Amino acid sequence: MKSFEIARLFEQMADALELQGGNPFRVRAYRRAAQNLETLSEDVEVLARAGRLEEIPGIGADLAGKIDEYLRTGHIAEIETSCRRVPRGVMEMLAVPGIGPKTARQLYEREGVTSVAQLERLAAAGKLRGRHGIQARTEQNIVRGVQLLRRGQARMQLGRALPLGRDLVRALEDVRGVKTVMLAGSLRRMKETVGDIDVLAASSEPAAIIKAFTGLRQVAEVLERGTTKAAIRHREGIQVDLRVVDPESMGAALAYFTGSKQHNIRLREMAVKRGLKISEYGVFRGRGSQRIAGASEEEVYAAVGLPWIPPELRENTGEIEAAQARRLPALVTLDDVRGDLHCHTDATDGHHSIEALVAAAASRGYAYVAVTDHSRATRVAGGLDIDELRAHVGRIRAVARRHPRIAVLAGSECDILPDGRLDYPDEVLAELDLVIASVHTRFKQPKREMTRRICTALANPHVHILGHPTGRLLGERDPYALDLDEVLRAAKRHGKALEINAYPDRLDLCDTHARRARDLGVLLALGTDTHMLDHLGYMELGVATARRGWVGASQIVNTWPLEKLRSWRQPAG
DNA sequence: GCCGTTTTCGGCCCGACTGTTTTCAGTCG
Repeated sequence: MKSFEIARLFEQMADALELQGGNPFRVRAYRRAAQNLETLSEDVEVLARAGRLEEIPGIGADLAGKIDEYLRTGHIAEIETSCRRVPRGVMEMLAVPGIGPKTARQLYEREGVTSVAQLERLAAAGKLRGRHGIQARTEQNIVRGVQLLRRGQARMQLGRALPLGRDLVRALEDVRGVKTVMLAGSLRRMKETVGDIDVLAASSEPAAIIKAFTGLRQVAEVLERGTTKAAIRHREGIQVDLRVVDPESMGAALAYFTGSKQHNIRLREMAVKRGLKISEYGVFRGRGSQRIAGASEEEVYAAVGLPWIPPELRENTGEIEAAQARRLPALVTLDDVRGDLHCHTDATDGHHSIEALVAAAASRGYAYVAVTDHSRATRVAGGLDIDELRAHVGRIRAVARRHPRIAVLAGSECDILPDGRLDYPDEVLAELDLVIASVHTRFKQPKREMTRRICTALANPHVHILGHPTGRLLGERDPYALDLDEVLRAAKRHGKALEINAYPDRLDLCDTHARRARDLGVLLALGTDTHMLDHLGYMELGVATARRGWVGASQIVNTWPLEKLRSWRQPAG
C-alpha cells in the first residue's frame, strides 16, 4: 500500500520539523495530508497517473510533487534530508507519553539524549532534575511513560473495547446526580481498533461522578484526576478518559469528544466563518458568551448549517461536503440485517450444533441463516470431504424442517485452491444453497497470481460470495498482496458479493475498502464467521464497518428479503 | 504547506490538566 508508506513519511517529516522548531502550521499540513492518505479509498498510484493528486484534501502542489517523487524514485529527498538532522532515537522519544517536541528537543540539544533507553536511564537515576523545568515528579512520569510504551501501546480491537466501554457506562449510570452517560471518541465512531475509551457524562455534580469513576473496581491505576476530567488505566490495560459536563452542554461535548479531531477542526472553522465559536461547552456568538446551541448534537450541526452527521462518518473524508450538499448516504443499520450468511458448526471447527445455531439465529429475529462449514482443503479446521458434506447437508435440511419460521441455507465456506479452482467440483457446489469462496492457504502468492486466483473463483457460476477478501488479521497478519480494484471489477462483472467479515480480528473488507466497493457499485454480504453462538452478536461490528464505508442497505445482499436473495443466488438463464 | 461565500496573502480550533511556575508552557485530545 503505497499511500500508507507515503503517509508514514509525511508523519516522520512532521515529527522532524516539530523537533527542529519548524512552522507549526506546516507541521499540521503534513499530519493532515498523512491522515488523508491513510483513509484514501482509491489507489494513490492511479490518482497520480491521472494527475488528480491535488483532489485529495490537504494535498497541494508541493505535496503532490513529493508523492510523485516517491512513486517515481521510492524516496523523497527533502524529507530524508530533514529527518537526517535529528537522530532516530530522538524522534522515537516523541512516542513516550508526556514527552512532546519541546521537551525532546531540549533533552537532545542540552543534555545530548539520543535514545529512549538513555532517557529512561537518566530519569531513573534522577539526573534530569533541576534542568529545563524538570523535577522528580517529571522524572517518575518519564520512567512510567517508557514502561507504558514498552508494554505496547497496541490499540485494542473494537470488538474487545466495546463491551468494556459499555460495562463502564452501566456502572456510571447508577451514580447519583448523573443524567446521561455515553461512549464517545473512536469507540463511538466504531473504528476497527481504538487507542483509548472515551466516556462522557452529563451531571450537575461532577465531583461525585469523578470520585465514583476513579474508585470503580475496573480501575488498575488513576492517571489524572481533575474537577471535570479524569483518566484511568483499566484492568484490561486500556486507558479510559472520563469527561463530565453540564447537561445543557451535552450535545456540544458529545460532538467535541466524539471527534474525529479533523472533523472537529472543520466544524470549528465553519463556525469561525459565521462569527461563531464552537467548544465542548456549546456554540457561542461572537467573542461574547452568548450561547446559541449545545444541548444536542443536532443543534451544534444546525448552527453551522449542517444536518446531523452519523459518528461513523466523522473522519473528514468528504462527509462535511456531503452534508452541505444534503447528500449524506442513508447508512445500513443492524435492524436492516435479515440473516447471517457465514456460520460454522461442530461439523468442522464450530462449537455448537446445527440445531443450536438455527435456534439462536431464529431468536435474533433473523429470516434466514446460512450454515457454511469448511471444505476439505482446510484440514486444520476439520474441513468436510464430499461424502461428509452431503451427509451434513442432509442434517441441515432435517433441522430446517423443524424450524419453519427461519429459512436455513445449506452452504459451504469453500477453499479457493492456489490455481483459482474451488475445493469441491461444480456438481457438488450445485447442490448447495450458498457458496462462500475463501482463501485459506498460500497467502504469500505474488500479487498477480493471487489476483488471478481470486478473479477465477469469482467467475465460477456456483460461487456467490468472496469470504474475508484480503485475509488480514488485525495486529497479526497483513492482507495478502492483491489488486483489490481488479477483484472489485470482477465481482461487479459477475454479480458476486464481497464479504464484510464481522469477526473482530478480521473486519475484512475494512471500512475504506467497503467504501471503494460502494463507489464501484459492488454487492456486499455481512457474515459473522460465527464459531460460538455468542459470535452472532458480532454482526454489529460488520454493520459498523459498512457504515464507516458509507454503505446503504440496498447494496448488502443479506438485508434483502429471502425471495430476492434466492433469485440473486440462482440468476435466470 | 494548504486554502478561499470577507482573502491568491494571511490566516490556520479550543480547552483541561500537569508540573512547574507564581502567571505559564507543554502536552494531550
